[in-house]
Amino acid sequence: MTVRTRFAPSPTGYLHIGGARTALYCWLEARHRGGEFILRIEDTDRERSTDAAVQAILDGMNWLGLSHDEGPYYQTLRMDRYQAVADELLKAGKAYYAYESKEEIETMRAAAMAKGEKPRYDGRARDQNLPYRNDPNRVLRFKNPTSGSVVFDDKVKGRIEWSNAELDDLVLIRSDGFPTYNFAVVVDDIDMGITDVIRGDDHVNNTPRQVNIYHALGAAVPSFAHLPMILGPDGQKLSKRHGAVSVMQYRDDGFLPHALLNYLVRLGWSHGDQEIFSVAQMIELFDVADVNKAASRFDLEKLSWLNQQYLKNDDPREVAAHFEWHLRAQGIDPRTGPDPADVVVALRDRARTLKEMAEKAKVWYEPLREYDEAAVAKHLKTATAKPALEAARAQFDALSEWKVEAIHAAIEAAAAAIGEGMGKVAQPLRVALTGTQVSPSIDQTVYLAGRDEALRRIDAAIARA
RNA sequence: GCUCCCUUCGUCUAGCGGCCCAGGACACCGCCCUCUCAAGGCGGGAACACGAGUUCGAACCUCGUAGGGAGCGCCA
Repeated sequence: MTVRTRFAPSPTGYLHIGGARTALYCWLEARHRGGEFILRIEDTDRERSTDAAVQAILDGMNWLGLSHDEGPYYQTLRMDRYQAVADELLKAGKAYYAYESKEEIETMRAAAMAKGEKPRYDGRARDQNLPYRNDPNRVLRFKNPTSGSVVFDDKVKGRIEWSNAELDDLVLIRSDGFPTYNFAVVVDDIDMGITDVIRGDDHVNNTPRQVNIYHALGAAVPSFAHLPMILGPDGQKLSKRHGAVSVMQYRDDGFLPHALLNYLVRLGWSHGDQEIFSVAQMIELFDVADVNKAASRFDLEKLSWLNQQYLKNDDPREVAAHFEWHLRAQGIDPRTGPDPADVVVALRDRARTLKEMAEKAKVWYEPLREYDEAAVAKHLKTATAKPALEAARAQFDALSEWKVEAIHAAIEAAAAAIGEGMGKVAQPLRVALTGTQVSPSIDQTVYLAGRDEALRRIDAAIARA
């Protein structure tokens, strides 16, 4: 039987970090085992579901490259099917109508609590075989087994046993005719042939009741894997207060999609001491059974480090495509300056994100307007600054080709000409070219400016020296 | 309240009874390299929640305790 996994978000907001990791693990498990990955939108909560959220989830998955093989399926389009299965259960005597009001149920719960038990429905209509009637309180409830226990082997949590005495007769069909979550997932997972249910561990508590429904329907129970949560840096539940929660926010903040993927795959899973995984390696090595049991915290520092690793090791041309996106996002036209791929090479050791890179790259795409006063005082107002700049200018002007190596040699020649070390030429030049004391290596800094602009900036600096 | 789950350096983790007075990575500190800043190299500090068992031997097995989390809806 071919493996089929699914990611089933409810469209009530953007794709967040936790959801993205769940989707990644489902996707990897399917790819690793040569199976299929299905996307299903659980939109039965009509109050909170929006089309915008559906689009946001699709966008997030698309950016991460988590392609689905089937779907998206929408639960709201499957209402007839849930009703049909419910009727089946009713006919088989495995479900029944109940008509208690919210107040009555509330009273039952309070009574159970008072006895030191869980708040739940007491099953009073269970054996009454009440007929269908048009009543605003009408719900269809599941006849949960009253004795014995439910057992399932969770691929990450291990064997979990649950006494049926702890479970009550859950609602299958609400009074508004919509199925409840626990019923709809089971019907969907059966219909869609899902073999491996991989989801957040906030669902472990639902699993025993779902297993009972599988049994009542005579369907094969899939294997389950419940993933631990991702916590914020402070160990608290991830929320908007912790900054970026939406996956797309990470794109805006300058992260590469596969850096995020790499970070996410290592959060709760590992393969020996390996830290860097290409997507192909993830697919080859991932096994959901190796996922850790405990929750983990999100650490932006490590994500940033990983991002820089990819910035440094990926093909500059590929990084440049993402880099240009960020240049534009910051209002810079890439055509007004050097080749973005060259800029990537110059800045990838100095920036952890593409956003940071784009900010640092502005000097080459916009005219130099300001000088840092401290930089001017320290490196331009010296006895050697002017001769150094003049010597460098002469060398640059005479260069037959404008290349980093040639520029490097020219600067060395200029230093030799005035009898000083590299530093005495490099620093004034750096201030001349960027207005600051910090930039990539001086030859690259000069190169990226282009000869005409470099000479212009040097002339302006000489005038100030 | 009840049920279920979890617990190795600050963080992510390796470890699946002897290879561990616990390894790697991020972060941090120091040194080296150096035209600035980085990157890189080398080195350093830093953890098995606690208590009982089982065993010749426990981070690994069992049971408690403590702490944390999830759920107990006609929400998903």
